[in-house]
Amino acid sequence: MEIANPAFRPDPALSRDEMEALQREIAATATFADDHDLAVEAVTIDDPADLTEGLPPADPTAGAPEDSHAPVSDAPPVGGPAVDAPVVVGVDQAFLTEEDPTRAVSAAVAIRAGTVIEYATATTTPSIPYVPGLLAFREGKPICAALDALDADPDLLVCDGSGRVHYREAGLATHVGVCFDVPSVGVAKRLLCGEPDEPVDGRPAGWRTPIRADDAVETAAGDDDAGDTGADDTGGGGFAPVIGHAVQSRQYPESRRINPLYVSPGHRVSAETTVDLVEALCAGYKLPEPTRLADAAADAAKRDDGKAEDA
DNA sequence: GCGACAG
DNA sequence: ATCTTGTCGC
Repeated sequence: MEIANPAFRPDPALSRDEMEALQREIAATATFADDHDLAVEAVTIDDPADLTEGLPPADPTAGAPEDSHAPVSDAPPVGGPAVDAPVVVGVDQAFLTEEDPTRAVSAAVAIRAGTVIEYATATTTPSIPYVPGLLAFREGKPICAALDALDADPDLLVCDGSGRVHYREAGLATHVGVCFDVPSVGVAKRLLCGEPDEPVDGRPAGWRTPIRADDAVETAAGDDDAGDTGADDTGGGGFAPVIGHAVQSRQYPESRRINPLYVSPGHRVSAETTVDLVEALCAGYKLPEPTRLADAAADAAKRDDGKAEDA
């Protein structure tokens, strides 16, 4: 796929102030409201992928209306949409530490109708360390490289990390979503900032609660949210804006407890729709399928071509 | 100074 | 993110 806003590409060479300035620009450009054609039912994945025997094979024709009849070859439909099911792309990274230079492997996995249709990976050498709030500048470049190598063009990106739940409302998912101008959501295993409406411990599967901006979050002035009730900036009795949700995607009946997922809008998706989409993409595991597959793909690539080329 | 901090 | 064995429980 091709990048839409090259100027927003996360450049690790920028100074910290420049990085933060770019993030404010990203946040101002981002849309935290629904601007897509995604139907929750259309992206729902019922059966989890079996990762015990390696990565599921990619089937480029999966999901195409004619894939149950036509051979794998020529005659791509002319003039009309080749497929109808939306393409969801999961992105994740794995690192090879203890190597001369630490290497990072980024993987992008495209899924359509619950089946993997394409894998793309990129191996790079991180130039800056991880800094809370600046993750996109460490991982964004490799992720963009993997997405550049992807033939399919996504209807939705699922990133590992936050989106709007970020100090400047410009987390990794938002940054990547704006760069490619593709609807995106962020799925994090831990909360960076913001405050849950209710305590999150020991909740049953299906439970969710809003995450609202707190003192650590610079709320954008021009808030384009559609679902906000009342004022949130005029020092008054308004509620802080909802920037994401904590959602219990999986839980054990008893014994040990699983922590919730922290999901937030990346770009062109509302906070409410983000939770619905992520829940629909979960098929029994804590993490959504696109993320599980991207994680497995990155690990596989780390073992194989991890020692090979650089991008 | 203290606490908090995606991957 | 990564380094790692066993272990508790359905």
